[in-house]
Amino acid sequence: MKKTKATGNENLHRKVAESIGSQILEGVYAPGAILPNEADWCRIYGASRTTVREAVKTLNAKGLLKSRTKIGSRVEPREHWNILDRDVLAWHLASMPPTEFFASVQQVRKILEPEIAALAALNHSPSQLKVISDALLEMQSAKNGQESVAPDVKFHLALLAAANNPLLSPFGIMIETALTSMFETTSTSAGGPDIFVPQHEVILKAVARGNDSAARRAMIVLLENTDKIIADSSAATKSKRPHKN
Amino acid sequence: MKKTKATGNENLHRKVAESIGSQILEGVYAPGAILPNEADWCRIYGASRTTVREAVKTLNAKGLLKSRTKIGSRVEPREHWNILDRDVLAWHLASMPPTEFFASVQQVRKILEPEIAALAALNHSPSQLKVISDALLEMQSAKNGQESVAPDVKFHLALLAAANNPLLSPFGIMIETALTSMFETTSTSAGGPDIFVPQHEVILKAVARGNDSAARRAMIVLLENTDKIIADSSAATKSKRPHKN
DNA sequence: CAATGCTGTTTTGTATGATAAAAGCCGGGA
DNA sequence: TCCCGGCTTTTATCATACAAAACAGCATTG
Repeated sequence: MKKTKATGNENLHRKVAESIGSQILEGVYAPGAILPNEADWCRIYGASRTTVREAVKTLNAKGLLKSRTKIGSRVEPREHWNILDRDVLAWHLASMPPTEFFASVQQVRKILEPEIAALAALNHSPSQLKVISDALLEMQSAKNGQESVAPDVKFHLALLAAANNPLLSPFGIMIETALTSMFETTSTSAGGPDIFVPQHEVILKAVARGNDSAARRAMIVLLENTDKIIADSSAATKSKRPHKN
Repeated sequence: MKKTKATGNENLHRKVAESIGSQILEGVYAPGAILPNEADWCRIYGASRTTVREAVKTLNAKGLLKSRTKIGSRVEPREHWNILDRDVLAWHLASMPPTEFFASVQQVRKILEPEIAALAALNHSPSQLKVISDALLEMQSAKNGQESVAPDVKFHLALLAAANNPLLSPFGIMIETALTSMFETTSTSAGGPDIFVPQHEVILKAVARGNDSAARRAMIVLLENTDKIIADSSAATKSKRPHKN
């Protein structure tokens, strides 16, 4: 029973960073605003200055803040935020209505993923292709929506990896976050495995035979279907899921 | 009190982070490898543990590392790296032949920027449009290539802002880094202002009148021209610019 | 012999307190 | 009025100490 840690399994400086970061994403501290100084944060969280400073350094590294001597830490303009960072994206998602978030994500996905599928068709290595088809197999053998989320994410990430452009990889986090969280809010909605598993199959086949335009087209179909699911679910849960603040 | 470091105008922990980060991007420490521990870094850089730890936290925040008690700090797989972070991107650029970097960038730009131009045509606000046209004016009045880089960057960033999708903003850093560094390696090449200024004008006009498909097409033309400039310059400087390591 | 549990060691995590340096603020003097 | 130097606030850096996690290896026991 030595596991009596009240605070949980995460580092303290991580939690402080998460708390401050969330507040910034929520708009408690707007861009340009000066944050409380280190001593204040120490009092607020009951943590040492060392810990607070590491948290602040973390937020600096993610582009949310800029600390300067005598001035303090100032919130950077939004364009500087590393929004595709895993943590920042999570805070962002938590700070806005999911439907709005999904709209932004889908807009980006519809731009990128068809081209990613096309690139994957042209550039994939055999082992990368195998990861994609493995993901599809797992998706097919999933018994319910819950189980199919992980393979679904894996499929899209594998496709991204097969595109072989390192500059695109940050989008993996976006896809992962979006698909996972999308499922949580649309789990009971229509358009289940019967529809989207075959659509993934079409993509895989096109990629496998190196047909980029077919891969692109198949991905567009899948994304339009996703749009529809989101629209249905958003209509269904309307005014039933107020934004928790 | 050998406190007389003060080696420059930048923070010490920043420099340490930069040094370690560069080494990771160069492959000195491959994904999965365990880094020297904090005490070692202290000796290497002659810095205190506090400073080293802040640097390591920074790299953690950028997704390059993951630190765990007793294990040490392990380099994360490339997919986790925050490659669109300003610093990481700079280290990445410094660690590879520029032509290879430009190829990756152009591939992404050709996917995204036409759609960004289209979105900008549909979603821009009056003030956002003004920033774009201001950038164009500055570009027109630039006397040489050197002077035209900043307005060029500004033009593309303003377009990105006018697209009004926060999830796309990380690409601003990529565009900025690419255009700036591209100029440095292609400054004397052909296809100067006489060609690309009018091409930017066409984009602006299409955006201004909300014609998304025209904006998209104009951007495609511009990017193809950029491709050509890169190809010329890369042929010209072939084997004259070995990769500095 | 094998499984289990304890103890030691290594490495990061956190706390404390002290000093340094940057940069805005403000008062004094020419 | 303007400029200069000290005052003050805030981050930056240092040094030291102890806590906690997790692996390694030994001992203990069935």
